[in-house]
Amino acid sequence: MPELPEVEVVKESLKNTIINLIFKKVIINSNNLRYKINKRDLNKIINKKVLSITRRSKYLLINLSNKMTIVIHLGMTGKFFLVNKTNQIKKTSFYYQITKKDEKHNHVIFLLSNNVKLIYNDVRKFGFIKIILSGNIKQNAHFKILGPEPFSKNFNIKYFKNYLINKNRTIKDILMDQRFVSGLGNIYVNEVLFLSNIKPSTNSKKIDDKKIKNIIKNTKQILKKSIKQGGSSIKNFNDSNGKQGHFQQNFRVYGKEGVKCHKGKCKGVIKRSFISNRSTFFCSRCQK
DNA sequence: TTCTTTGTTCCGGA
DNA sequence: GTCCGGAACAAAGA
Repeated sequence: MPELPEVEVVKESLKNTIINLIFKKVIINSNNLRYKINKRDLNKIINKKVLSITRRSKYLLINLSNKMTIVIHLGMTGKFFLVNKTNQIKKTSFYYQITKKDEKHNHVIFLLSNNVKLIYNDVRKFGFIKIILSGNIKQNAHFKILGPEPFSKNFNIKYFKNYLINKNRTIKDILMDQRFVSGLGNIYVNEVLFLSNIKPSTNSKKIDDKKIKNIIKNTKQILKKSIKQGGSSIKNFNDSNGKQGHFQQNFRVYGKEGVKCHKGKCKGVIKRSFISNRSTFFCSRCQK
């Protein structure tokens, strides 16, 4: 669920709150996330300072003063809570209230030098936390296969066109492939193809230069817009201050099966199908 | 009980 | 060897 915009929003909120703080203690409540956390590695972060927080694709990177990096992937439902000593977070209407139900899924708790707790919460436990040497990130198995970031200048028409040579897959499958472009998931790919008037099942061989140009433009635009609105809060996505995003209000097709398409004068209806075993939403009229 | 959700990996067939 | 599509896997809620 958290795709590039959501990870970017979490990164920014953590930047504002934990940079220059020191990890004092780590408590593991359950150690069966996607990968088991190596406790010896976890000890290495104790008394180390947070220098910077960055993002690559859907990975969050917390870079520490001892040249180690905490790599976090949020999986489907991973999120961070930042709470003070008394386990309370701000009680304004804009802030999310941690409930008893949430507490059940607080898997890893990082105690910071200002007595604030950084809590990793993950209902489905598909996320993971790994500690690696900062210098090894590029060679790391998770990172070395990643294609360009959608915002980078390397994600351009020439690259796109070249990648499609000899490919015989649906355009949706290609866009979701992290080796091609990194950071997009099912939700944003559905939205990008809708904006681009392209049917998700179109074979990538039939994607001409004009369509490529359109996809690139719409990808950058939609991601940017979502980041600006705090990401999409479906399935309870929040940033680390518990703030919700609002981009889900801009979904035009995702989760909208049976809803009328409002693009221009199109009076089509949003349909749902499966591509690569994923829910796929599109307007059967204006997406050709 | 079954279905749904996601990113990633694996496997069989072409 | 490579490409592609489908299945499997993780866990939990509805």
